[in-house]
Amino acid sequence: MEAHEERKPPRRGRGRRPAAEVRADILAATAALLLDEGMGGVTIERVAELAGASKTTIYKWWPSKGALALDGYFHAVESALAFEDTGDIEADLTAQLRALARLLSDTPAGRVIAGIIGQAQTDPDLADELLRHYSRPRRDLAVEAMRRAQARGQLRTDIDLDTVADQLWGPFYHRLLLFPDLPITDEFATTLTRNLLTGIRP
Amino acid sequence: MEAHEERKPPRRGRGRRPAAEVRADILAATAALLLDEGMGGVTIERVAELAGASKTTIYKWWPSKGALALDGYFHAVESALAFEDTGDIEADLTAQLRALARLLSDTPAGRVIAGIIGQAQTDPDLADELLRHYSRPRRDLAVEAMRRAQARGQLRTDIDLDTVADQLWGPFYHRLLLFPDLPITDEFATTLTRNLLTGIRP
DNA sequence: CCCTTATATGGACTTATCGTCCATATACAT
DNA sequence: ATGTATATGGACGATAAGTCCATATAAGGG
Repeated sequence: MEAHEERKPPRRGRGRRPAAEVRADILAATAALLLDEGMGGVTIERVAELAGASKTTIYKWWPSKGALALDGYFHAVESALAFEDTGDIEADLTAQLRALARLLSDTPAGRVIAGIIGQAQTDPDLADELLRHYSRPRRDLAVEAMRRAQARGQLRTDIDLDTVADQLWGPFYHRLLLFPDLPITDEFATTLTRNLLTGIRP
Repeated sequence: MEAHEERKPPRRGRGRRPAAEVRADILAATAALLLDEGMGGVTIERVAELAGASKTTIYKWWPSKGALALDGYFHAVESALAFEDTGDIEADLTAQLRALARLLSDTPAGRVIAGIIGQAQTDPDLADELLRHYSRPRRDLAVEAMRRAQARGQLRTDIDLDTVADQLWGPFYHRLLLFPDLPITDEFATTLTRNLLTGIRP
């Protein structure tokens, strides 16, 4: 974000530039476009122009627009991914879900990741990247935490934790992708855990 | 229905054709492309060619590629949408979820709807159509059925049914859109209802 | 310090698709 | 039969994805 005033002054014209510098410029430009206009506003040509790089260079490092966007997204929100394990599974799950709720509703990140997921549906390479770098790691963290909770006797041992993960995280993406008019609030996050732990039968 | 090349027996050349006939040809061509190659394979030009219609005509009736695809999708799977109310909410929910599980995993419909949802993330018009014609009606049916179940004393009355709907249907779309490698089985559908009704605490 | 090599650059080019426009042909209604 | 609504082929301009080439220059070894 604070790439030392890389507006246009240091235009060096043609020729080689330091690889790390160019890479950073491209990622910053991508992140800016993503947060500003979402996935729809990202084109390789606009990124190239904004970064002061050439399309050729971009294609040298990223195979597709989707891969670039995914990289740019993490470059912008690379945090809020930790999963605390305090020993109280309900508290830990709730905390994690509330953090996600805030990320998805208080920042443009929600629309950005929605656009990336959308794009992944028709771009197998991006789908693969997304799964390996985003979805799968997050899911694994949650399942492992719940497995430890099972060992501590806080969760039944006869339930399928993968399904539980879908019932806790699925609702966020359900609202994000299919019901953009429904809010994703802290209360929503809290209710998810409580419903599932306690059950909804009288 | 035939995914042949541009079938041209009734080629009438230029000039007006019966509106209903052209409309049906276009929808059939769209459905064929969708089921065959998914959303990525649908372009207005290919639909026009396959249907023996002109792009101009397509644009006259459908505002965008997304709207056309959505229409073609329903033209192809217009069934399996009913929601039975037998008086046993667990059985009714399970039946509904199992029907959806079969639709999403045993037919190409899963990839098709995934593609449409994906496209909707960068196409506001399509997002609106999708919500009004697909997502919202289905959700409303489920929530109403659960409300009746609350009145019958089969569900607690202090829970938010909207959240419950997200915890039952969200998991399907979570797997469909973010974890295409995970299966969507009958057992998965059954487990969702059981987990939520009974709770997962020991 | 110079020279070789790796690589970024501008810009042109090809291909694909969208969406629009027009003059013309023909089904449908009066 | 006659007039009107509407589908048709085809062309056009715009946007964007990717690719390619000759050239300029940073990095790094001698």
